[in-house]
Amino acid sequence: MGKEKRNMEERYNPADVEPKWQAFWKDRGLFKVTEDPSKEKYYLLEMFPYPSGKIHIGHVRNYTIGDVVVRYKRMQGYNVLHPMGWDAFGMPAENAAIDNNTHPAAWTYDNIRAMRAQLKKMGFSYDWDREIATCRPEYYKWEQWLFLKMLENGMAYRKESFVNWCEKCQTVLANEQVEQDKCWRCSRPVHQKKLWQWFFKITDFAEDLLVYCDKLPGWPDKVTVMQKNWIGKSVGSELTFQVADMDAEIEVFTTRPDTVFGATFMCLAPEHPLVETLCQGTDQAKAVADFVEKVGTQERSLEGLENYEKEGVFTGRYCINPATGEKIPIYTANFVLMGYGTGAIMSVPCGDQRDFDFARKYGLEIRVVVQPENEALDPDTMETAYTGPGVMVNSGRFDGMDSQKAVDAITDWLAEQGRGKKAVSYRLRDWGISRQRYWGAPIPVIHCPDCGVVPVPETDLPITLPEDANLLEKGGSPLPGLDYFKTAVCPKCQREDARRDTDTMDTFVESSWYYLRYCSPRYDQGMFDQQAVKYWAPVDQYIGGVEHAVLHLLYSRYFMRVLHHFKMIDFKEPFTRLLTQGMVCKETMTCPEHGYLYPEQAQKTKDDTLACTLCGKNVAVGRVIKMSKSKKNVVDPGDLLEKYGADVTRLFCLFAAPPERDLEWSEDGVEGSNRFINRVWRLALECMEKIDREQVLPFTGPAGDLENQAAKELYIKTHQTIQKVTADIDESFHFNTAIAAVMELVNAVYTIDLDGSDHETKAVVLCALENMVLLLSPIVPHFCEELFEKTGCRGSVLEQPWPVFRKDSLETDQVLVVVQVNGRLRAKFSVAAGTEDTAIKTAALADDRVARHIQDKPVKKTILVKKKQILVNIVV
RNA sequence: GCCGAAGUGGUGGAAUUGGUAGACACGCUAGACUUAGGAUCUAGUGCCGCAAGGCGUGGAGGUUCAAGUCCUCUCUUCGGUACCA
Repeated sequence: MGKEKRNMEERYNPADVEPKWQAFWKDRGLFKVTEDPSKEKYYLLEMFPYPSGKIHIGHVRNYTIGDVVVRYKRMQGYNVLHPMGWDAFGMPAENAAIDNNTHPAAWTYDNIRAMRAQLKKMGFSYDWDREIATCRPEYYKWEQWLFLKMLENGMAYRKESFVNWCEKCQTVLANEQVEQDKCWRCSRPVHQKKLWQWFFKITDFAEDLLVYCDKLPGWPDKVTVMQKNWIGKSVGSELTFQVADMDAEIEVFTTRPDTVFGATFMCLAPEHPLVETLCQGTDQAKAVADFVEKVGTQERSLEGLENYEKEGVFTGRYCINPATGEKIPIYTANFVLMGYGTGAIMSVPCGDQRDFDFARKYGLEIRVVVQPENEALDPDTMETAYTGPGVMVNSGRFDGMDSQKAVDAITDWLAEQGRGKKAVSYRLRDWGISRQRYWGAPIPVIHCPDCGVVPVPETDLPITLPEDANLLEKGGSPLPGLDYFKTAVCPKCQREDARRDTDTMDTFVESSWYYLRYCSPRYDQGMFDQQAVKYWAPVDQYIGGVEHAVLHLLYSRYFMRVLHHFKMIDFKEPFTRLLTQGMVCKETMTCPEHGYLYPEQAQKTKDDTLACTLCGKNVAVGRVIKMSKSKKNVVDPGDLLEKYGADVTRLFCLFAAPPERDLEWSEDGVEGSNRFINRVWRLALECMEKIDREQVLPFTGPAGDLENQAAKELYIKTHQTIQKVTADIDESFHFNTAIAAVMELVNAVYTIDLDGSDHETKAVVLCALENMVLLLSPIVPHFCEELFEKTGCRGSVLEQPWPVFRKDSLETDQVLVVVQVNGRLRAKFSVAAGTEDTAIKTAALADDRVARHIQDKPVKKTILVKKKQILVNIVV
């Protein structure tokens, strides 16, 4: 009986300890925060999850990283805001509802409940009082409110735009519902359909968003570079081409106005508004109409683009090249995009590969206007376009000029004639926010047969999404079929047959401002309480997956500009520092019969291959890729949690790799983390048995006061560890090396034999132990609380100040000297700190091994470097 | 194609400003304690070699007393983007 009890104590038992401290934290309200002007604030946020049902390893990793920093900052005395909530709108809820014959709302709320419980089990230090779910009317009411404000200020507008449409299902498909150009439900080809949709004018802020990419020092370069590319600014000119024999002009955007003399034809995007007018009355009308129709149904998918032939047809009309005055044919071509520039290009086959290919295909003139210095290009024999800079030819008065100078010169010249101007073009397009879907925030407008689009009066907000609508088998939105939702009275003319907009907003709208809502989550007078936001925002540290590098992060930056424009906030950048954690990856496994398999569905056989547990066939091991449900290469953190507890799970996730690195999942190391936890556990309990706390206080003085050499070294090691762990957590988030440093300290304490040791040693061991617990507490908080209590302390480690290292106790008396001969390591020895350089050199030369390598060669030079160790390099 | 990141033992990963390559772990080997060990402890573990020694950070050059780290070229992998005029 006695022995059994002792055995229990010898191991850390998460099943008892973890719930105990979770309850303790909760009862004491340790994670609740309010604005406190006397304390410095720190707002740490992890990207909120979509409530898919279960947390996955990626969440565990993400939230553990954040929680460590939060607990560390709290111990440093910051007033820390650390909220959690749910990105609760979105399509998976609709799909799941159809598949399981339930309702998106019910499914979502169930999932939230399950995931909240899991997060609580992990011991994350959230202020749960601030929890929000974006599918709640109290939340999206304010999003609708902002939409109205943007509409009023011309920042939201409506235009016709294309969506993926399935004719069979009569529904709009999101991009991810289109699989290899086919509808995911019925496998019929998908085509583009034009619908009226709402847009946010993010392009108004393109330049500002771009400029500020360089003012985000706390962001990884990789992310700002991706955003810059996404915004895609290019500087060039807009030139005007008069259509021959017609009262019309065509604007083109070009980055190469220097080549305008070589523009021998023009191409318009098939959707260009002039295409239809141009061909009218020419014998090309039919050909053009057929072509436009064909391109419209052509799928512009990724694979499609690879072998996408450049095609076009003549519109039957010509325009005048403003530089040469010549008539050039106007084509419409499938490679010209309506969404970029003006949707029309001047084609210069000698200077652009696409135009070159097109000209060769249709027998159009190629005229060389820029050629490399000292080389004449022959249009009849050249095989590729020349796109580099060079000397101008065939360009009238500009002949002989450097082409880069001609860029401005020609633009100015054309500008004088009113035929051109400098222009900037962005790749970024306005943000289309209409979704023809059900599970989202309704767009608060009413369509009246007389008044047109009428905003819903602010007093009528929120426009509540009916949570009881029955979903359609085919996957479309039920809203257009719900009369009680759809019919509305026109707020302007009171006509009773007006129609409510049945589209909902893109879910990226919710995630663009949720972090402000957390500052005052129950505020009912507006989106947020400006005072609270003034105190907490912006987010000091944001943590999430790199997959959101562009959309979510760019939309959020845009939203802050909108709010700033409305003077609702006084900053423009939402996230001061950003950490993009790496993905958690795992190999996929496929069975010839059952397709992708979950890891537990593949079992090792005798001959070391894997067999499917369903059919016994050989399992093929695929590439290591990001964990995803569809590939089934997922690991349920619930199992780990069950077996090892939250702290070991947290420790393992952090120790496996630095946060920004991708992590190939393998549980081989979990045992090691478990072992470490128990090693510390035993060490602490054993020390407590051997050290009488009534008699001994932890040593806190300078290392120089210690007489016992071993104790002194341990004491120095302790302070070195504090320094290292603090730097690793604070500066680089490299928790793996922080943990390794503590492991070294633990190993060092293990070498000390406490039986019969002196008082000094005990005091130093106690100091090491106490610091160990404090340093580990952000990482393995339950474990450390328990040890803190077991070592005779009261209260919570959370309320302890973070340890501070003593500058006077970081260096040992003995310094290692490494000796190289011609750059190769030959000997090592220690000297007392402060030994003269000459004495070190003499000692180095006297070393046997060194002497053997020098032999009788003359010593040319001796280099001595004093860093963390002393290095002597003898050159012979 | 373009942009970005990364390549270090059997494995995950360490190495301020160039200064002991492989910290800390996993795994493995041997031993100890045990009725037992998948607990724990001790020792060993980059590769070749009996040793002296040699070779080693994707590859090839270079700079330097000294290169994982800096320069040039190159290969591979991953991520982003894709007719952007």
